Amino acid sequence: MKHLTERQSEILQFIDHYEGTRGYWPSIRDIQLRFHFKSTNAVMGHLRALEKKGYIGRIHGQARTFRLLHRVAPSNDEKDMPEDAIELKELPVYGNIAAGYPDQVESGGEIGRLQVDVQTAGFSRSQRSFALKVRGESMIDADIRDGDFVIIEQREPRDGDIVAALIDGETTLKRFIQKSGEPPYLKAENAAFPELYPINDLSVQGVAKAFLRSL
Amino acid sequence: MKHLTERQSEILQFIDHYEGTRGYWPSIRDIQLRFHFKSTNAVMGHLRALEKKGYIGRIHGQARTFRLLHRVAPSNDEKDMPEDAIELKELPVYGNIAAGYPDQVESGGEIGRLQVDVQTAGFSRSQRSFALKVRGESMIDADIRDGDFVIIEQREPRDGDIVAALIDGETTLKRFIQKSGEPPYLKAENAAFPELYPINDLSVQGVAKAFLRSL
DNA sequence: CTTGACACTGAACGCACGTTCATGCTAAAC
DNA sequence: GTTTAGCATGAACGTGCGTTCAGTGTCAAG
Repeated sequence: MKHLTERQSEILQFIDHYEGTRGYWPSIRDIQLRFHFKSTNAVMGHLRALEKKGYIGRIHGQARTFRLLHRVAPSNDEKDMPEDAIELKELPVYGNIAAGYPDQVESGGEIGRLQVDVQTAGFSRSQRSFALKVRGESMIDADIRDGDFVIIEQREPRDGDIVAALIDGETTLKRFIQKSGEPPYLKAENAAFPELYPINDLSVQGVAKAFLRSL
Repeated sequence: MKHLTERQSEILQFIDHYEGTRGYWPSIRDIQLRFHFKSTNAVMGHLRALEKKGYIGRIHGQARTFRLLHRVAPSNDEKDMPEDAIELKELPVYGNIAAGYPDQVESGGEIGRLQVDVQTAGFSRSQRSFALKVRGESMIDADIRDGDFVIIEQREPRDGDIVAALIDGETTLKRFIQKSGEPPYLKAENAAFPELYPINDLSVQGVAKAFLRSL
């Protein structure tokens, strides 16, 4: 693959990140603004280069119609990534969500971005949701392990759901139990730690829909 | 959630699907064209309705900047989907990939579409990849179970990779073993079935990068 | 010294695209 | 009967946005 210049790689990353956080592609003027260019033509030059080198595709003459054709040059902190460490799309990963909800959280809570692999699709963002990196073994009996990513959706829990709850300023994964007529409570899914938590004044941040484990 | 009319639901589905296959959102005239409206204003009406009912969001005045806020009305074949069966984006799921590779496969091989949950993101389509629904317990020792979705990326396997391979016309998941100097072979990850497969003339269709299990 | 990449300014041009105004039809709600 | 939602046509209007033309400057290769 042809090498990108510093600037080109910055532009590419911006495009990717913009779509990753907003859900639609930037316009040329959006890019111009971000880099404080005084002319849109500065952007055009870089886009032409990125296109010629095969990193992006576009529908010419039509607004906000990018395609990322090649893996996005990773911001190489790790130097020796094997030529094929690719995945597909970013979603914000929180190690912890202290006070509130992730949309109110400054990006300090974000410990990285999970990339999920898909063939052809763009994601819709139907629902407020996010990924959470699991620490510890509290859900081991549900087969969720340290290092897995749990995909959380913000909605009201129902009996039997696995939820992300805020306990003592830390977000933890617990099973939500609510038998009819009784007050709900939370329960760790680990035979070694049979803790129970009253549901009072601890906020449930969302319900786990799925988890994803890298191989 | 407010109910959508037939037409509104069609529009919503089109928007979702358009983004799902193209990677960017449709313009109002794109929608107009699809439904053979003679006026763009027909679209506007439906968009206003969808917006008012909370299904979509947009940046007004800016092209192709949709957001799907709520679950997309599922094309209800199953009638009684619980009100909240949401995830986020389609990627093709193959139950089996007979002869070749998924891009050469007619859509008959596609048994559904996996939806993956992401906060805000669109996916890049950096790499040929797809999801495969796991049948059977052949990878149980790697903790991959019947019903899980494995995300496959098309690339050359290396020693220790879990690969999707074509054996007897069926795609199966196996561990790829290649010790230096020796010919490579495949191995099931289930103590009960310690089968070995020679790598000769059976095609490896891709390497498993991750798996996803719905909760 | 020239050539050619790379990076950028500045000013237009013109279509794509979102938006609005005006109009008309049907069916359900009050 | 009058109103309101839904669905649609038809004709503009205005601007977001991609694109082009022309020109400036640096720096390394030849």
